[in-house]
Amino acid sequence: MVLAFGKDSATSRAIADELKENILSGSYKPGTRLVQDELASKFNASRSPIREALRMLEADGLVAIKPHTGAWISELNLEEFEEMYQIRERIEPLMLRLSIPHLTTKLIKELEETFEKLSQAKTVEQFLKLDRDFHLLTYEGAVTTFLGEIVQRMWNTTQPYRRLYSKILEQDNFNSAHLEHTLLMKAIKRADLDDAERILYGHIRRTRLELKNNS
Amino acid sequence: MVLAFGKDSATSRAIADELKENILSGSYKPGTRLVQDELASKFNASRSPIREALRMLEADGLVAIKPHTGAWISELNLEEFEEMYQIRERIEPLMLRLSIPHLTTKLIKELEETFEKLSQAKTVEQFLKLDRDFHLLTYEGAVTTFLGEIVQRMWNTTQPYRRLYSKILEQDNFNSAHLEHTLLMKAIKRADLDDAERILYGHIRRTRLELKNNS
DNA sequence: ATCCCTTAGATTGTATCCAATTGAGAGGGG
DNA sequence: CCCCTCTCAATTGGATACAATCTAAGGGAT
Repeated sequence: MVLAFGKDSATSRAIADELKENILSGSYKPGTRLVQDELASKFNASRSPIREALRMLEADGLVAIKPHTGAWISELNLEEFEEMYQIRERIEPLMLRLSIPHLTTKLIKELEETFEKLSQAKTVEQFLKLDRDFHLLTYEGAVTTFLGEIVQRMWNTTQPYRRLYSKILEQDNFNSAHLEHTLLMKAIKRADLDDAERILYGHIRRTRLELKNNS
Repeated sequence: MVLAFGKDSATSRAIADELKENILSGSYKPGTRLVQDELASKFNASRSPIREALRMLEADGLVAIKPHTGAWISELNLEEFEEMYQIRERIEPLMLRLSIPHLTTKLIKELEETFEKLSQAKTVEQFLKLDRDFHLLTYEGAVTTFLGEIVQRMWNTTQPYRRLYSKILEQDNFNSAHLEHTLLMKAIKRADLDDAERILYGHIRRTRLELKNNS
């Protein structure tokens, strides 16, 4: 077996993780067809674990499987992208609320560093990465069973599109984002749950609306 | 093959659906171990489709798979149950908002009939079924790609527990529920999105808190 | 008696073989 | 010229065979 994987994970899990990486990083573009035999030889495995891996990715929303036909990397249209943002608007403030009370000083320090870097991001590429890091860090304190999964899935499946759609967004979007991030950072530091929730809600909502209005 | 299934679905999908039915109806209780060989002979199939079915159910949150060890029907503790309710509080009002504008008169009629039956429900068993029917009907107008999936999953995985935890709830819960359902019904009929959202939010939230306070 | 190590059985994970389905293209009829 | 049908290659789905892993029971040493 070629892959290095932790003791607990089976090959199928390892393959799923590897594929996920490839999809999220953009190596595989949305719409690409995934042929089981090709994947099998690529990963030096048989088709059995490949098929299970595809099922897992289907569960994550990363690939779509049509019976007897094949598997493709999921594509999102603008409407679906917006739907994801609507869901995020509602659940991420909750995630944040559950997180803030459990943020350690170490995490807050890390968060501030990320915030600083994000403030000085020059390229879109940098911004996208740091923005993701920043927001997911703010959720790090939350101990959840399902919510974290859902949030992660939202970020994952929208990932290849944030880059794409970021061209739609006006320059002003990044300015507004910076101001909102600043406010969010302050609210988190004083552990103001209601305010943090409201700011985050507005942050996601505004992005969604700008997307809608400029496309 | 024993199962009757639509032309498009593969056996694995059919098995997954059948198993899901069994779990949701309570035939299989949470914590039950699922042995692949047993399922295979029960469904007159080999283990291949069984394994894929289990992966799908894992995705639905209905079973938990531990590598090299086995699959069990998911168990929820009270905390996880509450987390689900917290998520529901946030996303179901959105689902409702997206649904109401597209509710046809036919759907509203059906909704009113269900509401009537629900008002006269005598046993807990009746109440649980009609309550589910009622709420899911209110969402019927929403055309979504992901949100509907998530909502359905929430209802599915909490299903075996609603029965269980309903004993915790005071008699007053059912009275309050009735009043809230009445208000919700009215708000839907006059297409008052904000009010409908608020009522539903309160409805779910109150149930969660009663659960917490009485256990 | 208790702890640890070994070992056997059961069960899951993977590979391979065969069957079923799809979809594209060739060929014939309208 | 279009469309319908039939056939065939490619690919997925399912069954079976084999390997890897976990769990629990039993034996030996301390």
